[in-house]
Amino acid sequence: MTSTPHGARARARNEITAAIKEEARRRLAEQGAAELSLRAVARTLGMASSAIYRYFPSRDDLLTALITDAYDSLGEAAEAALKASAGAAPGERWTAVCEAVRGWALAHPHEYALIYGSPVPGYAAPATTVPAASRVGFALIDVVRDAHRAGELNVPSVPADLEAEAARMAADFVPGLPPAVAPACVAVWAQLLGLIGFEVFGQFTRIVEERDAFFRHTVGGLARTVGLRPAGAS
Amino acid sequence: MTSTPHGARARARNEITAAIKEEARRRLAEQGAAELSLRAVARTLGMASSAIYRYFPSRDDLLTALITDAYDSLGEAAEAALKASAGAAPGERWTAVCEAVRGWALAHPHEYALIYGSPVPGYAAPATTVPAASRVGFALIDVVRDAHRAGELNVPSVPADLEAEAARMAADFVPGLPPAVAPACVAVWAQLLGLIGFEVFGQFTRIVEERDAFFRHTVGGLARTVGLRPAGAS
DNA sequence: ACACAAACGAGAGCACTGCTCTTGCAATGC
DNA sequence: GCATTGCAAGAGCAGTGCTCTCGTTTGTGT
Repeated sequence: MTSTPHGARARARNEITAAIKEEARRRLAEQGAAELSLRAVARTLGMASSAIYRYFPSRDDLLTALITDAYDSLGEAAEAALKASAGAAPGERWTAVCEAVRGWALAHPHEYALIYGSPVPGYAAPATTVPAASRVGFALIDVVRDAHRAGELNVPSVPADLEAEAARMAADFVPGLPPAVAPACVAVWAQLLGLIGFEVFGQFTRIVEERDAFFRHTVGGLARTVGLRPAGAS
Repeated sequence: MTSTPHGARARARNEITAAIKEEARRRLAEQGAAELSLRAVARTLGMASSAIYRYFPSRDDLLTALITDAYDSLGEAAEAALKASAGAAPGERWTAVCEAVRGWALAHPHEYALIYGSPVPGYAAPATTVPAASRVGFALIDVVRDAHRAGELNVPSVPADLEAEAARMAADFVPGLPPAVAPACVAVWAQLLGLIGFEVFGQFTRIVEERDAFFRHTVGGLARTVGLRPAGAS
């Protein structure tokens, strides 16, 4: 399969597929998903628009590929912050990961809109995007698990009507942690992305000015919600 | 009809404008903003597509009108819950307003996507939408102010690098409340809408099953963040 | 009462989109 | 060598937002 005559075609195909994705990503980053036109990327690639359909059966499939890439790129940023902060106090790691996610979102607003904004077409989140999408959440959970191992986790309480749900959540995503933290993790995950989304989408215009300090402070509150001692707390 | 010479045209114009908005809103609710086509609404209204431009100078202007309406509709839902819960404990009112917002979002997912999802076109949030957009936030703040008047507000602390910002925020949106609660209010506002957005946009699929109980519990945590005693807390 | 101006509706048309189908060419497999 | 397959290009369809023009209707100032 390496130097077989069959491989030449395959390699060319991979290269062209990558070139299409790259150009599409460039346009996405500049103008947003709504303005992404198959014909335009075909034009700048010097190929007929119909040729693109050999590589992506439809525009939505191209978008799905970009979605997966965006999830992965964001997940990598979060995991990088996780690694870079290894050994630090859980509270510090928490804000490090959160700020990495925020930094990525501010640097790639259109990609962020693609994955956490409104589902663009008839909205479809194919199952293939799930693993890439969960990386951010797992990075956050890693911090919590870290704190739990160190005995520094303040396990929250959970109402009776959520106990079963918490147990299921814990079994699915948070193995090795007390079930009671699972709902808090999920809630904080959604709240963090909501907070970042508001900033990226301009909802904070004329409302929040000191964005950095505001984010740091708010993220500290989120840490407390999952049972962590926030960074810099006495 | 000839009673008011000047009013005949104006009234017809208002009626047609309303009919266009109504039909557009219907299509928006069914298919989403991306699929909203000017020509299609013109067709079902029995008029030429070019005639629509006498009433809305562009598709984006129609969308802007729908955005304002959606903000108002959501704001009304929140304010209705506020009124209906008058006299109840602040914690109860808090979850009442939050659940009203969530209920509206789940009932009008496309409208919700329009106002809190990714900015669709080249994204424009004209200043005219601001008052409508702030109604939800003010409904939440009203609950906090209510608690403060009753002396039941647990004023949070604010780090030194946010004190000036908190004072500015308080002067702008939260008059009569201690400045320290302002950042918490803004943060919780963003977090609440983020939480709802995750549910509406399907991010909770296969993750949260008991949505009602989960939301109730999470919203209780948000209440605590702004200094309220959550509903049903001892 | 009449003329003038403004508002209006309809149609044609432009540039653009996603997507399909057919045709011709080149590389691959027997 | 020959048949099969993968690929690229072009034409074409249906649809979009938007503009322009051309009559017609409606309201108003004199």
